[in-house]
Amino acid sequence: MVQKKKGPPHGDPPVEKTAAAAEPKRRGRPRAYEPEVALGKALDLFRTSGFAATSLDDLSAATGMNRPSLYGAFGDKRELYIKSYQRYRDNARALMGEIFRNDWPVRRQLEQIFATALDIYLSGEEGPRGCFTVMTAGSEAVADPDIRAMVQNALTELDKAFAHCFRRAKERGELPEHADPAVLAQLASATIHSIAVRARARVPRETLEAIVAGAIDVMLGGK
Amino acid sequence: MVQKKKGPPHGDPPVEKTAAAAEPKRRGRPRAYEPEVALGKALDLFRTSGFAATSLDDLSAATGMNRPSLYGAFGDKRELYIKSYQRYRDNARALMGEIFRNDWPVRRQLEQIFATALDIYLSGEEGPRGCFTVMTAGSEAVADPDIRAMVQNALTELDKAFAHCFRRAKERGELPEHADPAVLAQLASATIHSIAVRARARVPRETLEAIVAGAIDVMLGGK
DNA sequence: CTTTTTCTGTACCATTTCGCACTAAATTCC
DNA sequence: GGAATTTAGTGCGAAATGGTACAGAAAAAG
Repeated sequence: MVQKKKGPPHGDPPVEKTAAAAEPKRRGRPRAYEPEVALGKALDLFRTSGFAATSLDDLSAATGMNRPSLYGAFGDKRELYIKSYQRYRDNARALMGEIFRNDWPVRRQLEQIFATALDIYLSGEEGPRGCFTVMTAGSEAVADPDIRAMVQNALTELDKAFAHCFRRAKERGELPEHADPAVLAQLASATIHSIAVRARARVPRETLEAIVAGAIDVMLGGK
Repeated sequence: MVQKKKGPPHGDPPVEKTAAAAEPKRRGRPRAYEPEVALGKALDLFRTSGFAATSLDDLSAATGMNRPSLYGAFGDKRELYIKSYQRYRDNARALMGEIFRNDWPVRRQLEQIFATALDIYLSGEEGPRGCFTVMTAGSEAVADPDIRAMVQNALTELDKAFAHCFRRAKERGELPEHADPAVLAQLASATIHSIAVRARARVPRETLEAIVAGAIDVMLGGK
């Protein structure tokens, strides 16, 4: 009856949530793992194999934590999956957001965004892993409302970022008169989705870059 | 030692592979199921839940066949998955191919193609299921070379069909001079991929139709 | 040193999963 | 009718899976 009624701990009793903050003195036995690192490993597994095909044993092996520790730190498998996905999104948002906030000409901005996307999708030691949102989260989205909400959020967030980008470009006269920023944004998103899918099928990077280049040309008003 | 060394039967001892062909007299106990129907049920399950999350028990329940019969008819789980995917592709190819072969103006042809795609992606009693290629097969593509090959094939097949479509349109003068059929084809494919992903996230049909309409406008040369 | 707190790690449980013997049934061929 | 053939259905078994109880180790607090 020592540690009975505690339920799945919600994971942030620590004071700081930023990366390498000075721990303000933990009380009991120190952790043998770093939560941030472990979550990264879990994310890697989920990205390559999806939710159902990733077992707790796999996760345990990859993170170096045994199952009870895993459970204690992140909750059950589904919670761990969701936290992994959140982490993925936070990372992607950080990378993309920085570029979107820059004050560059559209063309360059688009090129950078797509290049970053390719970096994300093509990474992985055992072959490219595509996009978490498009691949594995999309699969779970049908059955799980929470995950579905996150996926919807990810999709619209990207749409909005692109739309903002195109709107500003139009104000600057970088786009033709008849260009509709919202429509162009959805095309840009579609291009993202498409290269995510193709990357997973091991389409080589050069091919994906060619697709991106063509899409940019069309979006910025024909050749 | 009655039926020992037979291995997973490859599934087409019957003579005809077309739908309702007159069976030319089976020899032993008649089947209690129709393979075509059963495969359809299996496809439904795989589409909604993916490979790993669909158990043989689920498949057994849905098809009405017990596991040994399933195994005898289609081989193991992976073979059944692959056969399901083949069937999905055959079906999609039949639906799309008919439209692509028509001799219509591009705009109408594109509208019909995308409408058909939406029908496929949005079908399903318990919510839309998206595209087999994009969703579940894409997930397996990383680990399984055979499935990956099928996915690659599906992707390039769609690209080619769209490219052919745009090439013919250009010859007819339905496209601007500077239009590049190959690039437009990849944009059209990207739009397909995008609505497949969004459909799975339960984006409503009207929104998807709006995306399609916008994409068509851009592809056919601005407004 | 003792208590308290927090984490580790073994071991276990109930369930599910895939696959396959094996027997019983249904049909054709002789 | 009997042999041959093909399927159905029960049921087993070995392995994997998600989850948890529990004892013990490592640290701070008193």
